[in-house]
Amino acid sequence: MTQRPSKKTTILEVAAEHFSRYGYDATHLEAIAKACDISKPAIYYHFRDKAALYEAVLLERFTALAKVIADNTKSDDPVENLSSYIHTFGTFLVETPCFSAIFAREIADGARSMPESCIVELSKTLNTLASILESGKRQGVFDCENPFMIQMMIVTTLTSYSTTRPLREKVSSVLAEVDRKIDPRLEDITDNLSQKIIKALTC
Amino acid sequence: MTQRPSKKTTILEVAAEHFSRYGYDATHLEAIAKACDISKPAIYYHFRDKAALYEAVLLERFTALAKVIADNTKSDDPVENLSSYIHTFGTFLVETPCFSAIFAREIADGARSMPESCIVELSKTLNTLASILESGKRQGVFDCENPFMIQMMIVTTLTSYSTTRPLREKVSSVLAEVDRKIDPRLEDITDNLSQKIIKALTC
DNA sequence: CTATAATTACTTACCGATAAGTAAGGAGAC
DNA sequence: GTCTCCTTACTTATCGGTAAGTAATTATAG
Repeated sequence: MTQRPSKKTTILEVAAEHFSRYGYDATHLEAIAKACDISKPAIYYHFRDKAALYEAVLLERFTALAKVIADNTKSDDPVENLSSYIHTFGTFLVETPCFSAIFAREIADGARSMPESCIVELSKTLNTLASILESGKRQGVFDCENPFMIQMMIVTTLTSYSTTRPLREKVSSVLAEVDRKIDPRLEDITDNLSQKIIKALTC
Repeated sequence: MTQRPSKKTTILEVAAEHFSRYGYDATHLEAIAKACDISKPAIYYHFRDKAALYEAVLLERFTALAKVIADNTKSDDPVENLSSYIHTFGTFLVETPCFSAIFAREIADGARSMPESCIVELSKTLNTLASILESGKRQGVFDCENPFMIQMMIVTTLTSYSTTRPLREKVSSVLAEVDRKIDPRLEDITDNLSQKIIKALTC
């Protein structure tokens, strides 16, 4: 028997959709409440304020991300680990659709208002990547790289590809010349990106 | 004799700073007015409303970007053109500091509220890149690529690197292990990215 | 076993701050 | 005088947050 999700879980899920779609400021608690079929103060029963709700949504996802990344990069081969890092991230985005836009918005914002707890989780994933690059360098397969830059290449290419679906449609309707070929899925872009980055990094 | 900029120009410049730093919703016209040392309705004299001011800021920059990109990719060599495309974009970001965050925020938003006029300018730059890749394919130096994906790799890596300065500081203070090497300048990242993308694309 | 107390999980009704936008008028250039 | 470019003073809507109350469940005392 499948248990019905608790109200708190529902709020978190719906809030993620709204923060993803509209951003922090344009997300209205009243709208979340309506979508959950509860009253606005019911949200305040479960969460101290809007910022706390946002932090809960964020932390849940960053924690899960750090975990799957750590779990899937345990090989001894740096190239395999790097490939797995990228694929794991791509898969996470596919399975956690709201995360792309939330993350992309945070990056655009310089993560100025990102809670410390999330910074810690994010640092873990960066640390994982830095270790992979470092071991690759020791084994002579990679040159010395700036982990943050590589992280940005991976993370922003995939999150942005995920958020720009509406943009791609608009652009391709403007560009009649450019053939409107079928829009690749994020999974395919992930695989493509993985190959490109490995080609670019291996010496 | 250097002419003092008009009030309208000042508003546009200050507005760009605010939209860049705070995003559309958290940008307050009262704050812009104060920074310009004028009253809020003075803004309404020059611009119909907040959305029109934002559109003016956006269009100014997207138009300038499309122009410099077009002007600097006129070689016959696709590799040279691609390198120049990336370097021109990087230089534009350095010289137009507010643009990175504004662009990154729009991408995170899926450019849902981006005015048609800006979509057109943005499409031009994408078209330029598509032509470069196409001519490279014809000349047998590039494989068949998805222009939008390559565009995302270039644009988001550089804009995000530019916006994430505060994040990089926070992260490196969390990660005591990872050596806190000097933070590369955007110019260096641009050059690095150009080399990587060319290596990844040339067959 | 039941009466009562306490806790959980909400509701309705409201407040106050804020920020977009407007009405009306004034100073100075030509 | 009138046009441009602005000011002060205001209206209005929205939205985060709160106060106060309530139904349903659970724990506890006698």
